[in-house]
Amino acid sequence: MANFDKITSTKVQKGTIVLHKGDTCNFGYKVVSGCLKSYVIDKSGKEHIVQFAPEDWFISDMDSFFNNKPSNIFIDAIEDTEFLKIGKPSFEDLAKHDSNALKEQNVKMRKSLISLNRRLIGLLSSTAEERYFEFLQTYPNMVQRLPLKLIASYIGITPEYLSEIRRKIEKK
Amino acid sequence: MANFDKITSTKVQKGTIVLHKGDTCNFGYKVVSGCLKSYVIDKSGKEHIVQFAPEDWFISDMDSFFNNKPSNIFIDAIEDTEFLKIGKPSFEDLAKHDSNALKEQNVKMRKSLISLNRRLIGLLSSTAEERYFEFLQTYPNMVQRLPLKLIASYIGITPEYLSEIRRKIEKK
DNA sequence: CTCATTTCTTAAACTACCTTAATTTTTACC
DNA sequence: GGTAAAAATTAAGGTAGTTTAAGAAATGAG
Repeated sequence: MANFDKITSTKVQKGTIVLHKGDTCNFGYKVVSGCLKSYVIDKSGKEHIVQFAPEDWFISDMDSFFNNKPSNIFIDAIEDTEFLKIGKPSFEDLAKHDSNALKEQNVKMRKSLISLNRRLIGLLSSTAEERYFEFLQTYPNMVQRLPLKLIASYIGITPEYLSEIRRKIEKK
Repeated sequence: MANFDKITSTKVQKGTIVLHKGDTCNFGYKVVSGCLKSYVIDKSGKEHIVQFAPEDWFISDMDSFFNNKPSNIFIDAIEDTEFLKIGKPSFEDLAKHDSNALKEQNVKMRKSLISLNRRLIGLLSSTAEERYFEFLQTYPNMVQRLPLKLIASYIGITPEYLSEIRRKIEKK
């Protein structure tokens, strides 16, 4: 292992924008406490959440990070959050000289790929209610911490409709 | 480079099932000619296409392959297809001894990540018609080769509705 | 070439989910 | 503790996409 010096710890307040769309993403973020979210904004101005990153999750714009291009996503703090910033130089240096680091990168990407795939399949084949249950499994205990609005955005429906779904579930 | 012996070329006829759901996926498939598709079947028996793999594309069930568990997807030949089977031992040996191979893996996964991300965002924020245009960009020239039915499955709508969309587009 | 099978098209009725808007509840701040 | 702002609920009406079904076109096997 090497280059620990390039990994720094940061604290930000709720609401802070950690990565701006259009900027190059020079870091990977590993959350220590609190929660980050990544999201896109579509043509009609609507926000779509790609990922939540509570404690121990890793979040980044891989495309921007690895290919050095402007990011398509935003990353903000949903709560007061502490995270580790893992800089690109350390990543790349590691990758050049240290094949273990390359392997770690690969493992991380694999995990992202697998979870993205799961989500894709959910969107293709499940109803909104089923996706809500999938969300509950993917992010256990987060229901209590996340506003309904953000959960709705994550599963791809309006807050109004999620509200209706919850009512229906409770009646059972 | 090493372990060429473990990479074998295979030809299969249209309709052949290359990977069965429930079996462990012991290979990555690199298509030389023809086309493969990967898909899931949901509770109601409907097929949802995850990926097409025409010439030069790579296809596999990463989750099954790397984590040694039963696959959730099927992979079949849409056309008579020739592909390279890259076995797990050679993958791992390469990873151990050949850092170029590791890097190649890395690059491949990045590409997959990027395209998966695009698709996810499309499903969250675009209409069926927009997703159809995105499909046309992702798989140029494949419209002519793929039956409408499969394209509809890929973009997440019924064949009937894709038929309607095409009619609407032509009227313009 | 011909019959059978699969694929595609069209259209009408239906449903999951959205939009708008008004009301209530919760959160945040001086 | 009160008031403003944000979040959540509810309900009515609307639309994108589905279902069902029937006919037309294309594909494939003998």
